[in-house]
Amino acid sequence: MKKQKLTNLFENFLKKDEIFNDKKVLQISHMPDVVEHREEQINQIAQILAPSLKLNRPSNIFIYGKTGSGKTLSMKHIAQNMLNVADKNKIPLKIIYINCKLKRVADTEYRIIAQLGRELGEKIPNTGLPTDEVYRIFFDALDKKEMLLLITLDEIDQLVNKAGDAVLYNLTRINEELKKSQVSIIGISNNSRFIDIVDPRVKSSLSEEDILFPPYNALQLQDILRGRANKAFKENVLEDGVLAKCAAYSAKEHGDARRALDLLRVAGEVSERECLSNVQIKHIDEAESKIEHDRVLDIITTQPKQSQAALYSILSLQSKGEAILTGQIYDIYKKLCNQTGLKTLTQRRIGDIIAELDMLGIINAKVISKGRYGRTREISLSTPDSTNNKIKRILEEGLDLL
DNA sequence: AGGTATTCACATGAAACTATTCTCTGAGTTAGG
DNA sequence: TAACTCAGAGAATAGTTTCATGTGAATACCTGT
Repeated sequence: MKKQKLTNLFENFLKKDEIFNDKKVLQISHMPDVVEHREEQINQIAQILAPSLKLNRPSNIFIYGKTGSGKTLSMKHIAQNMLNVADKNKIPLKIIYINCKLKRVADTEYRIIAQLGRELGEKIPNTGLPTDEVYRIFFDALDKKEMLLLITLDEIDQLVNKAGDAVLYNLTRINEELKKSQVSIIGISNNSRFIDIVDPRVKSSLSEEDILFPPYNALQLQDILRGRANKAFKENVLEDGVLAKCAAYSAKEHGDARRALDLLRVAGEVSERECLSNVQIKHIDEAESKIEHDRVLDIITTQPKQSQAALYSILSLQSKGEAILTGQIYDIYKKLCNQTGLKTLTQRRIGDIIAELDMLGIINAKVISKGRYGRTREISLSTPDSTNNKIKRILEEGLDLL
């Protein structure tokens, strides 16, 4: 009996090929041959960067636009082309791409410079060295031979609000010291306001040129989706209107192409799991809630114990129906710590943890003033009840309750 | 009634501290010549 | 004497704690009518 089931499962698995042709195409990491609807921006950037092929230092560039508007993709596209040309003509051009958001890789001053040094072939330890020393290693490596270096710093805003703008300041000034080589910086950011919070000196040198990536509209999204879907799916798998709906959904959310692609891919996976041979419109709705559901669950399981405990406290208060306040959470949390032997943190810290959970979109927390009765955060859950139960179970497991 | 001052219950900020991970350095030790 | 070992100093970093200051509006308290 069981054996039979298993056989079925595998049989079905083989049939699954009916939908996807090449799922990789729908992944964000996939590089298409052409970047659609970004010709203008790409041209602008290419024109600014072109002098680097003659070893003239191009202006620094600041690129901004909402998530999923093709900034990173366009930049990588350009970089690839430039490197091809440089390679063919033996031009000592180097383009380094660093994503400043990557935790424990490139989110501090030390790590950025260390990463740059490593790209130039130096061996730099993760810790133990003074930051100055790392600067020196990078600098020496750079000036050893003549070259032009383009440093692409993605999510540069994350870097600045975590580690300050000292790195940028140093990097923008490094040309004054270099004898043989030259450096240009390309900063990519999600929010345009970021540039206003940095040191004015950094600001003026970083944004010698500004490029704005506007969000895609629904039609453009549809084009993009169509292009990728043709490769990713088998023929006639997509029901009419699927792409349109996908595009419309994401256009509403500030035209995020990444989201649109995710949506389409997951919709495909959903119908695949149901062993259907086509993707229907309803699958998109399912995909949307599945993505959200998975995202939340994923965040929660990877959250540290203390955050989990805080969240669990919120969940156990939530059933009472009334508004949840920071103080109440802290009370419950303290009891919970006693119960589980977890170290009790200060209220200050728990306050921060609550703010973090809010940032992650797991809960809604807004600061309200209750007049005479103080000021606090009012917290509510942002997930549906069905998910909450699951969350609770996960947390109980994670916290060794029960 | 209308205006001001208080007051609550945290929020928010900054600095300092703790613990961990890692390098570098130099003293002490070992093994071979 | 060269090579090796190992402890201690010094760094970077994440996660906290400690201390200090901020804050929005419901109430308490006046004031003059």
